[in-house]
Amino acid sequence: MEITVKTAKSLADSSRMRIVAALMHSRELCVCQLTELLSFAISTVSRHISLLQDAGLLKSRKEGRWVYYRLSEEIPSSLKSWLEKEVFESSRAQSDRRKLDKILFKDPAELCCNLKEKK
Amino acid sequence: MEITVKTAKSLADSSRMRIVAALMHSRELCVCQLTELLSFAISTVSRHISLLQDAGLLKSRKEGRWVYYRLSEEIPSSLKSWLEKEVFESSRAQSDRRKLDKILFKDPAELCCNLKEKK
DNA sequence: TGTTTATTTCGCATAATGACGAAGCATAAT
DNA sequence: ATTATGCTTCGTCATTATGCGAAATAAACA
Repeated sequence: MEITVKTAKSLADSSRMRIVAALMHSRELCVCQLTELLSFAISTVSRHISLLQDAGLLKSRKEGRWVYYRLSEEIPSSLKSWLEKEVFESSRAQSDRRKLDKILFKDPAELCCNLKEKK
Repeated sequence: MEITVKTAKSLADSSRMRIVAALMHSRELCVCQLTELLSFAISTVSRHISLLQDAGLLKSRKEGRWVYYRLSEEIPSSLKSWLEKEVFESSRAQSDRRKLDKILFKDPAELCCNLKEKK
């Protein structure tokens, strides 16, 4: 039951729910892409990601200097169904998906470079 | 999505998860029965219950001076499946179920009276 | 080798949450 | 009518969570 609570805790935040929703739409994303989507500090997004990973919802793959995150294959199917249904019906998730498509259109390298210059 | 986060938030606490688990086992329970199960102050338990109700997970029925709570019939089936599976596999929930059976064996009126005398 | 780049970790400020007892409310019993 | 009971609401305090920038890592590149 404590694991279940931990899972719920990891989903009990807008930003983290948006990350999960984004990964349902895009399979694999790096930290800078998710940062661009959420418009928070990179450190904040990274923190959210590790929380989700710690709860077992995310897995990572390192490629060069990028770390790509995806939903874990071990998420219980019932939980996944619930999240898919909820996210599908959400207008917030819908606009995030549009934003994501634009982000994915850009070169990830350029995207990450731009992040620092913006500040 | 915000509703989904609210649901997750309502489940992101041990006591509240235990309340949900208890109501999966016992259908209907009053505040004093849940208080006996959780061993927290009545006000604390009441607060947890209203949070769950506010998130749409619980419904109530007033009978005399008792208020009975049950799981809402409108909980998405996928969410319910997930919770049922998780709770079923939990040893904490298992021992709670045993404790609940003892609580249900007692007269609820007596139980509630006893609560105050204990302190 | 030294530098740039993507990400993580740390320390701090502020906000949200959880627990409690006291006070308030509504219903039932006397 | 008054009291007792089950529950809720309120104010307070301690703990936890969230956000940030700065410093630390780790891997590519010059």
